[in-house]
Amino acid sequence: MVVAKASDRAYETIRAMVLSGDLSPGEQLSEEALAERCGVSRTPVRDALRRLEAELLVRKTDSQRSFVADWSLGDVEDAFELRAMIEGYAARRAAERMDDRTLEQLRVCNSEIYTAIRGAKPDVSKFLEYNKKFHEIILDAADSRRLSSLLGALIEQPVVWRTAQHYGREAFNRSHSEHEDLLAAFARRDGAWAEVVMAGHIHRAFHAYADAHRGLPSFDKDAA
Amino acid sequence: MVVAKASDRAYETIRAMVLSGDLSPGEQLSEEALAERCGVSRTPVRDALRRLEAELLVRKTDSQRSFVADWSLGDVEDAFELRAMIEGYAARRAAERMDDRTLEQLRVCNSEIYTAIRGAKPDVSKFLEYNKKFHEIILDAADSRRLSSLLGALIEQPVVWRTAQHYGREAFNRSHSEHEDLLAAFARRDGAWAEVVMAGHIHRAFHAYADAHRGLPSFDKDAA
DNA sequence: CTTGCTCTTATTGTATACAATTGTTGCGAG
DNA sequence: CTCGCAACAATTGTATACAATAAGAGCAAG
Repeated sequence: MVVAKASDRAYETIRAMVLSGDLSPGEQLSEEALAERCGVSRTPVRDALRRLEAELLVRKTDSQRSFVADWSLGDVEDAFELRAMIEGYAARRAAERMDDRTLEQLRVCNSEIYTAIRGAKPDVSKFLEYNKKFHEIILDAADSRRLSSLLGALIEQPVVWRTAQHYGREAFNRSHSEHEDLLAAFARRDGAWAEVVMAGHIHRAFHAYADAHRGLPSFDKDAA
Repeated sequence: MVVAKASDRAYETIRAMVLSGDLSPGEQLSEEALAERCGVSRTPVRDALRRLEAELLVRKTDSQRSFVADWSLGDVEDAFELRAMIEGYAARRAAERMDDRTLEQLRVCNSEIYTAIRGAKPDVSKFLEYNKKFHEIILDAADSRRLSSLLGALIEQPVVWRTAQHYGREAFNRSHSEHEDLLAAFARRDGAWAEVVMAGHIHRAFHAYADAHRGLPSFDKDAA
């Protein structure tokens, strides 16, 4: 075996191309063309496309042709609001089920975030990595397969990924400090607190995104 | 071609077998065996299994073998709570976007529900049909693809289907009357009201399910 | 021109063969 | 007896060929 299954490779490859913008929104995706680019046959590509469709990174027309999904600002806001709701719920559950070991993991994780952003030039990719990990630990602690499954369709949209690229120092600090609030709520097993902090955290992230998008025309070549 | 694509047929067939209990929870699903039972090849079966997995009716082990998902009461409660949250949000959006034509459709729909349950012997399948339609109209009015996509994974679990089988007259009446409340909220375009009514509606449905499944509310051996 | 049609072409859907992986069974050594 | 391991069986993963379908192009009639 090389490294992973062909279908995983196809999934990762196509996903990366979508997220990086290598494939532009609205562009048609031909299974055969993708198969060639991924170096696998159409079968695993079909598999990958189905997964990506479930994550709404790819959408299919009535006649089953695949396209890269394109999101309006309204769609994005909608997605963030759903995420705020669902991830808030996850935080509540996590708080109610929190144990000391998990709490410690979260603390370590947020420390890493701090070291990533405190320097003169924030390490964005390290921030993203540990931010992701932080949220994953919480999701895991919420202990609901259904929740994990639903959130999979909401987190890591193209949009979420790019948002942090526009963060200023203050936005990074805010993010870190909101995480500290979450830790406090978890430490006290206060589900209601954790829920509202998390919801606020996500809402703030949306506005960071929205501001960046409106303020930086170069971000998108055909931004109105 | 017979009526639909083979993969749809496989999906419907397997899904029906899972929902009807023809395939018991925890049972292993072999692609080949299913292919034979559905009269198609493994390819569309794989497709169908992936869809069912996304709906969490089927789960896969670490080594990719498929099994019929089995849900604990806690899992079910979790699913209902998520549904309450998300469908509540849908109701809010729907209320904010409601137009008179849609409102009229909902009224007609709830009238049909009334005629289905007012007789001596309630017509359960008609109730289910129009109840489903009622909720679908609302979801549609909420006008969010992401929302529709998420709810797809939550509604029509085995559990939801069977719940109404245990409804008594009062439960049917309650359901109908909660729908009337929703109509009132929609008529006034009151999103906040619609949201809480819908959330309560779903929560009540969960307790109807839970009571029916436990048999007797507090004296059942399994309840402990 | 535009409309509507057919023929062509691009794309997806399905079946099947085979490869890779995982689970299982039975045998032998300790 | 049971533990480990090897051969086998069952199952899933991938490639490929072909069938079915939908999009597009070209052409003819109005």
